[in-house]
Formats: sequence, C-alpha cells, structure tokens
Amino acid sequence: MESRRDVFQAIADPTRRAIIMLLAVNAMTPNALAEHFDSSRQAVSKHLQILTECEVVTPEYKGREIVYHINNPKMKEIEKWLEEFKLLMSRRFDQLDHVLNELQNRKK
Amino acid sequence: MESRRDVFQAIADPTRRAIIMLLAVNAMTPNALAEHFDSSRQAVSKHLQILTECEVVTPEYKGREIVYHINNPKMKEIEKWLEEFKLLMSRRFDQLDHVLNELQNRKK
DNA sequence: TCCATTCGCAACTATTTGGTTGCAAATATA
DNA sequence: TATATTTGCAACCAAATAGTTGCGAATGGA
Repeated sequence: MESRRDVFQAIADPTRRAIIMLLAVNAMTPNALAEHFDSSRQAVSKHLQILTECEVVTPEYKGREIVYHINNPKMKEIEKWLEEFKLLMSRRFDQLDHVLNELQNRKK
Repeated sequence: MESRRDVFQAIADPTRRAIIMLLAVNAMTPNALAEHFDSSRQAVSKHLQILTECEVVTPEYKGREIVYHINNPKMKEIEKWLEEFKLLMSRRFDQLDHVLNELQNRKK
C-alpha cells in the first residue's frame, strides 16, 4: 500500500467513494464513518490514510479525535481531467480519420 | 485481474488514462496505441481488455485489425458521480454541524 | 490517578494488479 | 500455398491492495 497516490487511485475503491460522499455531506471522525460500513474501524482508517496521502481528505485534530474534511481543490483535479477529455472528444476528427484510411488503402 | 470492473477502476491507472486520451482524439488499433508507450504491446492489450470489460472502450473488428473506440456514455458516469458529489458539497451544513457539536458538548 | 475511548501503527494474509514471455488463431499479401 | 502481420489468450511473477488482529500512545472524564 505504497505507490501511485493520486485522486484517481483514491476514487477507484467503492468504499473510498462512499467515504468521500459521506464526508461531502458532513466532516466526520473515523469512528463515526466506520459506523456506516460493515468493515472494521481499522479498514476505514486505512482508507482515510490513503485519502489523506492523496490529499483528497484533510485531518483536523481535536483532542483525541480527528475530524476528516474533504479537500475540495483536490477533487477538482478529476473535473479538470474530465474537461480535458471532453474537449478532446469534441475535437475528434473521425471524418479526417476516415479520409486518411481511404488514402492509405489507395496507396496499398 | 478479475473483479470490480467499473469506470473508476478503469481510470485509476495512468497508462489507461493515457489510452483513453489517445482514443478520445482518434480511434486506434492496439499496435498503433502501443507505439505511444514504453511497455509492450501485450501490456497495452491487457489494459484495452480491462477498458473493454469496463465498457469504457468498444472494439470494432476490421479484418485482422481491431479499432478501439471510446464509449462516451460510460465516461459520463464519472461526470454523473462528480455532479452528485458537488451537489452534496454545496448542501453541506457545516454551520448546523457546529451547532450540533456545541449541543453535544453541553450535554456532556 | 485510574479507566475508557479514540486513534495510528506494525505485522500478517489473501487477492488483485500490472507486467512479462510464449504461443496459436485469423487475416492479408506475395 | 507459403509467409508476415495483427491480435488475443494462458502461464507466470513481483508488487500493491484491502482486509484482518494486536498493540501502544494520547486524550478526556470519574
């Protein structure tokens, strides 16, 4: 559980996506989060650790409790990537591609 | 390399994200794609297999060649999830949360 | 001070992942 | 027909992942 720590890795796991959604509604402690899942507190804690490493989530230390918050700017990176993808899709040149294929076939 | 096949798993790997971007520009065969990467054709092929399972990509059989296309509707699922997240974020009730915490502290 | 609670860390396990190589099937070309 | 090209599939491997249990540190209340 070491490498390739980015937002996309963060949202790959369904439990982590659920954690993100719960934290989007309300910042929470690991225990409060764990109550929403079948898996143990430690499992949730590990996901929080990963989410923290990805900077998708930020811990706020309050005495012995740790309240986890969504780090919104990091989530925007997904949006950004998606926008870029959509831009490329809108610019795709199937027609030109078709023409090029035709030319190549004629060449042969 | 078996389970949990969804769009989020599909975009978790940086190579797969690159493949998606390339295919967004222009539908391509595995060989054409592999030229853009250091890893072997088989590695790229495996990613294409995963992307096909996730329905992020659709194969078009042309004789011995297979042209891979982006399956746009599937990509929209990411957008959909992100929209839901953004909605929850916009509705988050930090103020209320704060009030509840205050009440709880007083109760103790 | 003593005890319960909250939590991270370490060790361990089974499964999944991303990659490799080798091979066989199908198609195109000579 | 013989040969080269494009491709998927199977077997294998090292590393990462998701989960577990057990422990110890720090905090807060009695």
